[in-house]
This record gives sequence, structure tokens and C-alpha cells, in this order.
Amino acid sequence: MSKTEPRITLTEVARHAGVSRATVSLVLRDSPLVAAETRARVQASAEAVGYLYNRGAATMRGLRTRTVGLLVTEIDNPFFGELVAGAEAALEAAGYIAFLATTADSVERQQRALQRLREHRVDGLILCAAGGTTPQDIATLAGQGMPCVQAMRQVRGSRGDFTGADNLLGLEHLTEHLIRLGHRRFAFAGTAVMNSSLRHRLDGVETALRRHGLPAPLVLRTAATRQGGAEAAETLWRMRDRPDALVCCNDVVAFGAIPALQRLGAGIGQDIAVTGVGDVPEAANGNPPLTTVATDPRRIGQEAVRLLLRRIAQPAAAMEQVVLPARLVIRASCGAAMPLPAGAA
Amino acid sequence: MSKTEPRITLTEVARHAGVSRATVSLVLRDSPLVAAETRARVQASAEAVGYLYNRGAATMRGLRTRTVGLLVTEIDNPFFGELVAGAEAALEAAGYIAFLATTADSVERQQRALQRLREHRVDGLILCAAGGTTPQDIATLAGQGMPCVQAMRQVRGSRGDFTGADNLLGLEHLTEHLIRLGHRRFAFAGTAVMNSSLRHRLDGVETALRRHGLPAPLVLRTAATRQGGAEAAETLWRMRDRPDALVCCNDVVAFGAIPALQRLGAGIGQDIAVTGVGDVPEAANGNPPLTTVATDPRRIGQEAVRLLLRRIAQPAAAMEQVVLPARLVIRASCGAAMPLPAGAA
DNA sequence: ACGCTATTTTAGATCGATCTAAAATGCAAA
DNA sequence: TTTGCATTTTAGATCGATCTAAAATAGCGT
Repeated sequence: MSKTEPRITLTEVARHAGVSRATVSLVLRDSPLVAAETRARVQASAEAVGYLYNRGAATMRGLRTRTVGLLVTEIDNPFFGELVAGAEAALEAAGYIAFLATTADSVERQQRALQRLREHRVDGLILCAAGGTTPQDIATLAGQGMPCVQAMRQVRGSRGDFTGADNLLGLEHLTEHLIRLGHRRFAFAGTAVMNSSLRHRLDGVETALRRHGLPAPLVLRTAATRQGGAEAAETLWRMRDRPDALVCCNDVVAFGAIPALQRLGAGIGQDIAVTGVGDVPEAANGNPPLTTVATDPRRIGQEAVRLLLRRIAQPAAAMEQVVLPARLVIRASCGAAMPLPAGAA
Repeated sequence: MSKTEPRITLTEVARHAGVSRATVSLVLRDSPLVAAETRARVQASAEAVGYLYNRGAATMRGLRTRTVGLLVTEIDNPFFGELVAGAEAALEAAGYIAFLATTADSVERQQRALQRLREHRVDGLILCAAGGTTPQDIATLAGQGMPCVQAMRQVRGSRGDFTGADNLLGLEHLTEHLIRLGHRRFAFAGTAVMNSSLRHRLDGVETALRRHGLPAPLVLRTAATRQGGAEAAETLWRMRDRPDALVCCNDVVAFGAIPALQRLGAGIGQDIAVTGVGDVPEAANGNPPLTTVATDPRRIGQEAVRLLLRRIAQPAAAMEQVVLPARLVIRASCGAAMPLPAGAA
């Protein structure tokens, strides 16, 4: 059946309206060249014959595709869920649509996804780079003239647009708060695969501790997952000179650590403070509610889109790096809901 | 600079390899027509000149785009996060890539997204239809020859491929369990916007109650969100002849209802049982852990892809509806962790 | 060397839009 | 009526791949 039906192209619209293909093309793109009367007639004809614009054909003459690639490590993590939601909404508002690809933190999968996105001629990329991505990888994209914004994670030593949370300052504030509550021996969990985001979080903890003359944190090289959080908790609880504060690299790790510690008999907030990073909606809702550093992933997604559209419009513009403030959210899991003095970001 | 650089097309590869464009095209698509020696030479040339396949150009000759549209209501809900993750992985394995679009349960946004996806000539659609989608909308897609699989929600009265969870049986089992624990007065929360999935969940509750000669549940027409859950909790708690079981339409609603009830002084599991649907990872982790009906969203995503690829390959195949089993997961929020007899799905 | 078939390769048209450069049209002034 | 200028419209080439139908080449038996 699809053999016989003649597909409806701009030629059919032109025939129906009694004008040339060129005129129809101009009308479709709202060119001011065409007379108002003609425009109306053509639009009516397009409607009448059931015309559907073919973006692929237009792209062949070198036009933008109005698509971008959205590469994240995992979409089931609510943190990236929010980031993607923010980006998707901003793209939709700008008339763009996103190809979604996930890498599971594997550079091979990331490479395959990039190849496919380039074949589809995306206008640009929002990239939460997989661990192990090299500055050379980022430079290669730039060399191909592919606009690219790194979100959340910045490949160490790479150049280019970036947006993410102020992990360094956020974790400093968190650590200061824990110190003020009387905690002295710190552990940091979830560093099995390192990336710039994690690096800064750990740096923030170390900086604050150093400032107070306290020993560096114990670094637990477990996975940045629920499961990894549980493992970190078990390791930690078995120690002789056990830490009294467990700073998890993100909320999901804390969600894994807390029930594990509870099973082992720990009183969260009493025997040990546990904190996360991200402030995903579930954080307010745990047992106990989680003290965390809010990084506003939805906002990061929006900002990444803004940077990307700017880069697409002006490929040679100066590079821009937007670090969004991180906000300390104090709940019960750190032992005391003592608010910071006003003015602390 | 992009003006001067001659873009590398199949013509350049042909020139470099000393063959015709047609031959290069055959090599690119692994045609058996071309001699092994020639094939190798062309592949080497493609590599040498840095050739990148242009899918858009190929599409113009009527080839598949190898893209599909993935339309969900919200991507920040972990339930859909998992569904999308499952679908994305399955698509990637099949050499497809997904356009992601979200509708926020608005038919207008859904309509805009569909239009854009059609302009991009997606090979098919996985659709979690927005509330208010009509059978006519689905029929229109079919009339356009657009392969479409409905996931999770099936537009009432529509025809076509579908996959989702067995909400009816799942909620019947859940209700039976609550009845066995001694609960008698039921409420059901989250029906502000109705869809087939919600309909079946409510039906399941009603069927089980009827079977036991118990009164129909009180239906709370609150939003299917965290916020809506909290509102339902407050309404319910103020009642004189208060229900003793709150069945929430999904986990997120339960996550909103539980802390609200606790603030009002209710003992979850003692004064009132609260349950969810979905079994997102956070469910095991709440305060208290949530009794829920596991619907395996990741699996639903995979299954939707299988159905869609089948439909794309065989547009005229018989329609298929795959209802995946839902599993009762008993935790503390229902008051007692009494396991069902073996054999209950 | 010849015809014959089987295997490889290719020229040129084609998909559906856009772009360029030129042609048609309208209108006012000369 | 003609000229000049601005406004509208258009023919035809073009983007980069694929397809068709035909041509070139190879292989084989006689």
C-alpha cells in the first residue's frame, strides 16, 4: 500500500496552491519576501493536502537539524533524571529535540553513542562524561566543530563550556557544619570511579578539615551506588577506631549506607552522622531525613542548554564556565538540625 | 573556516579508493556484491579520509532513520527513569537511538512532540500517553502508518500494541493481603487525572473488597505526586470514620503521604497501613520501608522496544498486548510482614 | 579464440528540501 | 507609453546518499 500512495511533498503543495516549489519553501520558513495573500493561500494548501515538513531533506542543504545529543551516565538515577528533565524542557522551549544516550560510565559505550549522534548530525552535545574520558576526547569533538557543553563533570585538563554545581564550596560548608556539631573523624564514600565532580567534593571535605587542624578523611573506594553505600557502611562499622561522620559522595550512596548501618545497630545521627549530595526528592523522605548538599540538577540541565544554544549560534564565542551555588540542607541524619547562621550560601 | 573546508562525502572516499560512488555505497552497507579486495580498499580509504556516514542523506532515499520517539509524561519520576533506561538499553543494542520527549501529562505538549517527531521521520514511537489522549489520537497515528507501542498506559478504547504491568491482579493481591491483616476501611489516593493504569489499579482494589463483602474504597481525587499524597493524607486523617488502609496509586504518592501522616501523629503500620505501586529503589529505603506492588518498569521498557521493532519490521503483524506480572512486595508500611502463601504471583 | 554465464562495477536518475540568480510583476514618475 | 525601482515569484542546480539498469570484467567449456 505504501508503494502506491504518492508521498506528499512540497511539490504537491505548490501544485495545489498554483505556485512554485521555491515559493512554498519560503512560506514554510516565514520569509518576509512572500506576499501576504500568497502566504495565506500556500498555508491553506499545505493544510488541505496534509503536508508534513521533512527536516531530513532540509538538513541536506546544510541547515541545522535542531537536534542535540544528551549523554548521561545513567538515567535511572533520580539526579540525572532531574538534570535531563531540566534540559529537555529548555530544549523543547527552543524548538529543539534531544537524542538520549546513556553510557553506564563506559568510554566505549560513550564512543559508540558519539559516533551515532554525529552520523545523525546533531547540532551539539550535552555531555556528562563517562569516567576515563580524556581531554583528547573533548578536544577531538572541538576539532570536529561539534559544539559541546560538559555538565556536572568536567574532564580534567579539558577546555570548553561547562556547567555544574559548586561541589567544592558545598562540601566545605557541609563539613564545617559537621565539625560544629562535634564530629571529628570523617569518612568519604563512593570513589571507585573518580571524576571531576567527585574530586571537588572530596577536596571540599579535606579543605574544611585542614582548616580546623583535623585529620584527612578515610576514603572508601566503593561504587557510587546504593550497593556501594551499603558496602562502605559495613566496612566502616567494623573498624576499631570508627569514624563518626560518613560523608557520601551522593544521595543514592547515602540511601544505601543508612539502612545498612541501621541493620548493624547504628543510630543514625547519634552514633554516626551520614550525609549525601544532590538533594533528590527522596532525601527529605528517608529514615531519617537526609542532610545533604542541594545541587539543583534541574537548573544545571537548563543552564547546559543555554550554554549549548549560545555555542551553536556563536561557535567562536569565548568559553564559559558556570558554577551554580550548592546549598546546605540540614535534616536529621547529621544528628542535629542546627541551622547555619544566616548568609551561609 | 567551515566555508573553505570541503566536507568529506562518499565522493571523496570514491576518489581516494579509485572506484565509483555506487561501489562505496555498497561497501558501507556490507553488500555481498562487492569483491573482498575492493571492500578492503574502500574501507581503508574511508578511514584515511575521515569519512562520516550521513544518515540524513540516506534517509532521503526512503531508508529507515533508525530513530524512535520515546514519549513519557515525566522523566524525573524514578518509575519512568527506569522504564526509559530499559528502553534505551534495548534500543542501543538494536542499533537504534531514541528521541526523548516529555509531555507533563498535557495533550497539547504531546501533540507538539508528536509533530516534531514525525518531521524527523522517526521509525516508530513508544508512548506513555498523556491523560486525555483519545482513541482517535492513536488511530490517527496508525492511519499515518506510524508504528506505535503504548507502554504502561493504554488509551481506553484504542487498538494496537501495548505492554504494561498487571495492575489489576497486582492490586487485588495487595488488597487481599491487607484484608488478611485485618484492614476493613480502604482509601485510594491519586486519581486527579485518570488513565488506564490507574483505572486498573482501582479496579483491583474494588474487586478484592467486593469479593470479601467489604465496602468500596474512598477515592481521593488528589494529584499523583508527592504533594498530592500529602494532601490525601491530611484529608483522610481529619475524617471521623477514618479509613485504616491507604492504598496509593504509586510509590511517589505514598512517599508524600507517609511523612504527612507521621506529622499528624499517625503510626504507619499501626494506626494506618500505607502502600504504593512500582517498587522503585527508594521504596525499600523509606521510613518505614514501603509495602508495594513491583511492576518492573525496566522490563516494561525492554518489552516495549521488542514490540516496536517487531511492528517496524512487520507493519501488518497481528497486534500484541503483553501484560507483565506484578509482584507483591511486603515491607513494614502495611503493619505486618506476613508473607503470602507460596504460589501467589 | 569464441560464446556464454556469473561476478563486479558504474553512470545517472532520484529522494525533498533550499539557494542563487534571474525573471516577472506592480507602481510611480517622467 | 516608457523607464526605473522595489516587490514577488520562479527555474534549475544542489546537498549526499541509494537505486536501477546497464556495462565491464572474469571464468569456463568447447
